[in-house]
Amino acid sequence: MPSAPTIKEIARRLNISASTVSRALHDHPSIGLRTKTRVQQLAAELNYEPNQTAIFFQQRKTFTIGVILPELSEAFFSAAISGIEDMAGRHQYSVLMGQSHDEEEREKLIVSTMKKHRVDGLIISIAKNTKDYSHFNMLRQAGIPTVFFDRIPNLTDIHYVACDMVSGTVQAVKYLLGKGHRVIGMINGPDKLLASRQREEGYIKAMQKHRLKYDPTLVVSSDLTKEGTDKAMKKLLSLKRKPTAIVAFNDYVALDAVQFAVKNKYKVNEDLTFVSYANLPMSHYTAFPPVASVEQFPYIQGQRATETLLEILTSNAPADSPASPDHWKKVILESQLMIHNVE
Amino acid sequence: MPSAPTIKEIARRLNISASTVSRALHDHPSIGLRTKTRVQQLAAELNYEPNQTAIFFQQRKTFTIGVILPELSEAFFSAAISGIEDMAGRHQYSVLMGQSHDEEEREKLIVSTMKKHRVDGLIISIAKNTKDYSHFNMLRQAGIPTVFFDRIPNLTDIHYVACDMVSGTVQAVKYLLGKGHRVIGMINGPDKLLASRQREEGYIKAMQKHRLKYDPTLVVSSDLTKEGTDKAMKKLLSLKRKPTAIVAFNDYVALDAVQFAVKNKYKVNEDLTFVSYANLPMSHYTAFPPVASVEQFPYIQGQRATETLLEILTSNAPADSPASPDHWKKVILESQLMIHNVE
DNA sequence: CTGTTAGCGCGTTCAA
DNA sequence: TTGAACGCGCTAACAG
Repeated sequence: MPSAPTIKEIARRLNISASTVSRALHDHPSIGLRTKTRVQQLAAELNYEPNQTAIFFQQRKTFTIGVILPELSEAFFSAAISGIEDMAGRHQYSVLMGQSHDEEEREKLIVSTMKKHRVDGLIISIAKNTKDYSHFNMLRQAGIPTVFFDRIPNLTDIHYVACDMVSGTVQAVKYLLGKGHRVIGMINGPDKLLASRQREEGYIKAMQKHRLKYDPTLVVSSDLTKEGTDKAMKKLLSLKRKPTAIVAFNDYVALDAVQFAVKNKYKVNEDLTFVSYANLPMSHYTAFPPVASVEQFPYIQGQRATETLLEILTSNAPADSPASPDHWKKVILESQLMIHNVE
Repeated sequence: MPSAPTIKEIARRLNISASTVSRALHDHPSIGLRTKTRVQQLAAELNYEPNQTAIFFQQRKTFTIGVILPELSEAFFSAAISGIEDMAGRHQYSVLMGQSHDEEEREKLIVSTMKKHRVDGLIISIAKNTKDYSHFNMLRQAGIPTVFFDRIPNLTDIHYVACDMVSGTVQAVKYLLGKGHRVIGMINGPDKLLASRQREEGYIKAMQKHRLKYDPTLVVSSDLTKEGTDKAMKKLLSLKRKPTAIVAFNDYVALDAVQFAVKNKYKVNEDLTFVSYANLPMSHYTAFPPVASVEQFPYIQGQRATETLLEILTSNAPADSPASPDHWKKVILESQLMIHNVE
């Protein structure tokens, strides 16, 4: 098997110089039509293909963006990466993928691999238990632009894309109020999560707008395990003011909560109505899908994160000019309540 | 910001040659301890990191494997890519990812991108409508080893990993027979799919083993859309020998079939029992999950495909020695029936 | 219009 | 034990 033809080889065969070949292949204006066609013809004949690794090497650019996600098997992230890939592909970038499986150590390992591979930029949704941000600092030091999305480290000087849950939560609670519910419970996530704080904020805001008093005992928190959710449900359902509707932290929590309700002889959609946050397309097929859910548009988040990164990459900035106030791009999408047709 | 330090830079500072630095960094035996430590110390100080792209370039190896899948949002494939990534990572390979979205054109585009990026090898599950295999031939011609998995082109001279559905189907039908069912329907996929033929084969085999006669009218096929499945259900339920159990092509079909049954007043798990093939972890949460499903072990398929590819990559063969009879690796896993605890 | 030269960062001879 | 020189494939600055 003859190894892949190079510019040199073409030059040799045509008795011209390598640079002439290079220019001919790039349609450089200063090349004679005759040589140009001769070169291009031979190139086609030999199935010449430029060695990208050589180009990457000398251009100091790989046209690759690294993507680090917690878990692809979560529908949210697989949708997100589709958005990333589509947008990246549209701009001739490829995607180097890594899953942290929500482990800080793995995340760090992947970051270092990505750095080794000289990705042009990085899109990251951080692992749940990542506390130490040293690897992100390394990236900055290495001059690799990074855009975070959805799961964002608690830092100010970063680029990120996120979806604001407040608006969607307000809509959700309003929707339930509109349906006549007056006592609305919320199963929230761990307090330290921004996502949890936003949900609570939305809840309170909606109540205030309706001039209803905010009862903190109606907002309980789950550690997001089945057990945690069961405990939360128990707490809610043992209140004197028992809720007739519940806003669940996400679809997984909603599923567990519904199961708990069913097991305890509650009639879902009669005694107890559920609203959730969209993670699972399949939740429509479940026994009792939530009547509505707050959509976070993962595909779009992925797209926007990629756009943002590409913007940074092409604005060939000196990698660090935090002088300008709008240096750190922060894109915030609004979540939105989607009402399902429960038949 | 000082651009990344190079071997040359270290050499300059230490007044030694670049090759000495290179050797010192690689613990080459012929380097004096003194110079070695001096070099390594300075390297550490400067945060020296070898430029992988330069190494890739001259080694003609990128330590990257390309993965082309139809659709990451299908749980099957996201599990598979986890297997791929884990196994690849264990061997210091990274994963360049591309989704064909089941479109032949996109698949071809991705193949060519992957080739450009000089991936060391490729793992592919082909798009549904891919009929033309020219891009795979290009890969062979380019000397890029490719392992197919699950969705495999109809070619003999390829490496592949697949899961045999016959065994699982036999188990499924046997299971239903054991539960007392005598008339068992099957909603199969399009005839041209190997997957469909294997399911039918398993069905027939199981019937024969039980000395029951095979009634072809009990095996209908769906184009896998909701409408196709509805039609298939109608056909099955209008038979004189009406089935009391149905084996569905996959979880999506099963979901649609169950919905159809419910809508038509059949009592699922009483009048009609469903068995399926596992695609969706969430199917457990549905109103009427299948009582059992045939597992295809996507994670393991991904792992095995990667192992196979790595084997090829490391057995630095001349890329084409189809002389040996076992040149084309064919790994076949057995599917397996998993019985669910329906409460 | 075309050729020559240099250099990207590294590993690897070959020579000292 | 070390250094000098070369090449990997390509682009670009400079020189005709």
